[in-house]
Amino acid sequence: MSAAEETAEPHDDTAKPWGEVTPEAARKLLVAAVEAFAERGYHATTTRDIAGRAGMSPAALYIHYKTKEELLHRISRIGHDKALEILQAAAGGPGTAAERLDGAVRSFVRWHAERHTTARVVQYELDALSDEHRAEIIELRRRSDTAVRRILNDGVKAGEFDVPDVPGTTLAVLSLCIDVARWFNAQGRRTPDEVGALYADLVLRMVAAQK
Amino acid sequence: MSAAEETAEPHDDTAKPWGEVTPEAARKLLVAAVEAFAERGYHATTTRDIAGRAGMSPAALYIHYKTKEELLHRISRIGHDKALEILQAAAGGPGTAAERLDGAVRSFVRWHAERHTTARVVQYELDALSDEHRAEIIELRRRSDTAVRRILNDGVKAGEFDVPDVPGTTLAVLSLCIDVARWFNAQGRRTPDEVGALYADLVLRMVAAQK
DNA sequence: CGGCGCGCTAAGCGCTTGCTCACCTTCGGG
DNA sequence: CCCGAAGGTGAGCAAGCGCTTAGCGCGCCG
Repeated sequence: MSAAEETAEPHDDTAKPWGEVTPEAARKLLVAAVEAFAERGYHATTTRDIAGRAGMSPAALYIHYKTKEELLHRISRIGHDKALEILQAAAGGPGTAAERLDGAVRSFVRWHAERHTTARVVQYELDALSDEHRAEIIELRRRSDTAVRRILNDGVKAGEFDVPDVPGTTLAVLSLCIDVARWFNAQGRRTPDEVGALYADLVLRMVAAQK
Repeated sequence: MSAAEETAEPHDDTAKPWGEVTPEAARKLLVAAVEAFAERGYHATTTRDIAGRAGMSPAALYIHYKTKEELLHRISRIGHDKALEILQAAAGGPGTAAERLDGAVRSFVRWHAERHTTARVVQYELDALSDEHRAEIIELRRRSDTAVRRILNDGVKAGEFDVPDVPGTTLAVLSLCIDVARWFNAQGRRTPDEVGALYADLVLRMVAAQK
C-alpha cells in the first residue's frame, strides 16, 4: 500500500462494505453496478443503467474504470478476497475441527445471506470475466477449497469426523454455502444468522463420526 | 444399473433428450440454444450464434419460435418437467423414507450431472424469462419442493429421520443438488453416478436420527 | 405438367450497445 | 487573478442486436 493513499475510513472494511474503493464517485458507481449485475446479470446490464443508478452520466463511468468488465473484475476480486478471508480465519483459528467447521460454515453462509446481492455477482458472473481476470479469481477459489479441506482433514485425523471422500465433501460443503446467494431473499422468513446456524448444523451432521 | 454402462433405451422417447421437440429443424435449433445458453448465458447469446450452431440462417429461428425468449421458455419448461418427474417418482415410490430420499437425491443429482448443460440453463437462467413464463416455472419448482418435503415429513413421522427444520432442510437438499449443475465438469474425475452416490450419502447423514 | 404452399435464405431495418471526444466546470496554489 | 489538472457532461460513432420481409427452391397433388 502506498503511503500517499489517503482514506478517511479506519481499517475496518466490514463496517462499510466498499470502504476500500475510492474516490467517492468510483464507489458509488461500483455499488450501482453490484445492484444492477445482481438484479439483471452482467450481460443484461447496460453502462447507462449503472451510471443512471449512481446519478451520473454514462461517460462518467469511463473516468474511473477502463471497461465494464473491469468493474466486474473489481467487484469479483474484492468479494473473493473477503470470502477467502472468512474461510481462512475460521480454518486457522483455535478450537477443535468441529468448532472450526461450525464457525467456517456459519460465517461463510451468513456473508452469502447478508450480502447476497454482492455474493450473487461474485459467485455467478465468473464467466463474464476476461480469461486473465478469471484465472486470477479461480486461484482465489482454489485457496478457499484448500481452507475447508484442511478442516476436514484435521477432523478425520483427530477422529472427530468420518469422511470417506474428503475432496468430494469439501466441494459439497462449499457448494451448499455458495448456493445460498442464489435463493436467499432478504424479505424471506429467515435471517442470515438463522440460515448460518441451520447450515452449520447440517454440515456437522454430514461429517460427524458415528457414535 | 451398473456404472459406466451406455444404455440407449429404445422404447422411451424421454431417454432421447429432446425427442418431444418436432420437427427436426426446431429440435436442432433448441439443442443449439441449450449449448449456447449454457456456455455464455442467455443474454450473451445471439440469435445468429444459435442459428449458426444449428447450421441455419438467423431467420430460420423465427419460423419455429416467436422470440428468443420463447426458446428459453421451451427449454426451461421441458427441463423442469423432467426434474419434477424425477423427484415425484422417487417421492411416490415404494420403500422406507430413507430409501426414497436416497433414490430422489441419487437420480436428481445424476440428472444434473449427466445433463449439466441443460440443467445449467434450466436452473440459472430463470431471470431471463418473461413474468408470465417465470411464474409458470416457479409453480413447477414449488411442486419439486413439495415432493422432497413429503419424504422428509414421512421420515420424521416414522422415526427414521431427525429433522428439526423440515422446510429449511428441504431447501438445503434441493439447493445442494441443483448446484451440481454449476460445478460439474464432464472432463472431471467423477462420473454422474459417483456424484449421485456421494450426495445421497451426505444427505442421508444430514437427516439421520441419532442411534 | 402447372401451380401452390411450406421451409428456408439474403438482405436489411430500427434500435441499443460499449465506448469516445470535445468541451465545460470547479478549485487549490503561485 | 489567472492557471492547469481533475472530474464531469452532451452528443454521437461504429458495431452488433433482435427481428422482419421479399423472394427462392422444391415436394406434392390434380
